[in-house]
Amino acid sequence: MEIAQRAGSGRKRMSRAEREQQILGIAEEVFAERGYQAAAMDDIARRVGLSKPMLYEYFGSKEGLLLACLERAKRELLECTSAAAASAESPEQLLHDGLLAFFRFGEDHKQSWALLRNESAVPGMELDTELEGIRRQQVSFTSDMLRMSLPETDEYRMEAFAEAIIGACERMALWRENHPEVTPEMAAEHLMALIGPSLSGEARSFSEPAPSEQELSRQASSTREPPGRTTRPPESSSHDQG
Amino acid sequence: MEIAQRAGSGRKRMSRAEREQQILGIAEEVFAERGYQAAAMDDIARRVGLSKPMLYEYFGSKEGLLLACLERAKRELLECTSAAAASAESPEQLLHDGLLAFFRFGEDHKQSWALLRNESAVPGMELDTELEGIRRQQVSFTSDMLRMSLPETDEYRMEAFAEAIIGACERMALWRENHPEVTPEMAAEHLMALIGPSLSGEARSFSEPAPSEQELSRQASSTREPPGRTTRPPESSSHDQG
DNA sequence: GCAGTAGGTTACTACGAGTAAGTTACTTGC
DNA sequence: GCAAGTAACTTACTCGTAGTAACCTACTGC
Repeated sequence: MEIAQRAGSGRKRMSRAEREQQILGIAEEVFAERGYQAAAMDDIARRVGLSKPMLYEYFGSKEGLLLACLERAKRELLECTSAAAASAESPEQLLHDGLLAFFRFGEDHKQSWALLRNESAVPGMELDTELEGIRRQQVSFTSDMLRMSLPETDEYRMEAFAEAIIGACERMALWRENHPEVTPEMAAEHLMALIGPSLSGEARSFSEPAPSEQELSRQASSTREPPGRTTRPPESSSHDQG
Repeated sequence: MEIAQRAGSGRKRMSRAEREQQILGIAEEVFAERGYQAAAMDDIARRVGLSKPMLYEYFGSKEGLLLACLERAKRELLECTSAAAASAESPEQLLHDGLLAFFRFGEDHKQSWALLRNESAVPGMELDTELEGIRRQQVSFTSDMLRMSLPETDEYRMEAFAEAIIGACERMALWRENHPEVTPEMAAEHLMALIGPSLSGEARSFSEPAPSEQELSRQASSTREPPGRTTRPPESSSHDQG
């Protein structure tokens, strides 16, 4: 019955750090393949070859375990996208490379992507916060790119663009899963075709930008956060993959 | 203890159709305010003033109940968007009105929107199918619009555009929830500013429309003509604030 | 070899989805 | 009016899973 109990009772008792990594790996697997809800802690424990209370010892709760998995996936995603963008030479190229990296991420990190993709609407406030944090990471990343393309554009519009682009990315990544013949390159190209034109000088609007709109933005800007949270370099920290 | 047992035993025993509607209304409420997972069938039953097995009698399962709620919300959304689009006079206007209607939907049908927004990634294959169906509804709706703006565009690209736009819409609708000062009109305008230029005759690509995808990403030289040659001198926004 | 403790287990509780079998009140035929 | 029939409804369960209490064990240093 024991799964990870290979060759007698030899394989037991690891150090905390070791176990943590092992559990994370297996949990990622289980969450990715069965989904958060359907994944049972008992099942994860069994696959690890450990008893359930240990999972709680290490991660506090089911949500905590998922959270730890997501943290890893999030770091990977950020690394991929910022690495890709690092070598770009023009703002358009930058955006394109970022998009491309995003679409490639889904193929190169299937498991992490499955996590980010499927567990994006799990209940739990902390989880919501984390997921939203991941999106904000992508949004601010995108904002940074946009700021280069559209230096004179109103901050509000820039943020709106960034949000819209992230949303478009997510949706297209999902769409691609039903169309395997659409390569990451093609997806990125499509998206660039859609948003590129508006980033090349012509960012105003399809109609004239209503003056009342900008005024409204400024009037109600009390709740806005200062734009200092953005430009951080890619955190090239140690990559502890178990 | 009984909540809906007003004035003795008078208020009991309704016809199937009546109860169904009553249950649907309350379930929508509960799902919207607590989320699918956190919503307990016992709770819904209690609020209806009925015992749990009746819910199963009427809707088969928790998922079935949510499904019925979503069906309603979906119909509402389609009605709103298509009604809005009906009065448009140009393709751009059509798209704009559709977007606007979408953003307004979130305000005018808070409960339905909360359902569609939050329950979009619940497990369960049938649910997934339904949710995907709702999106496909929006996608095909958008495709139809695009077909008018971009009659010569490749079908694949059109679909990609539609998916991207739907994704952008969803994300921006979420974003708007943290920025109440952004009106539906402003949201629609931002989005039009982002995607409008590419719909105005210039739909090819930000690079040349290359046959092979590897080269696309390379030659990022944008040989584009300024957009705006299409059929829309002024923008007489005849929509007022909802 | 014995104390201390990190690492681990068994055996529970709590709670919520779903169900079997029984009960009540309204309708219909006489 | 009153039995029979049935649609609406209830009580009282089963079962699965998140989370926990309390106890056990093998390795450490001395």
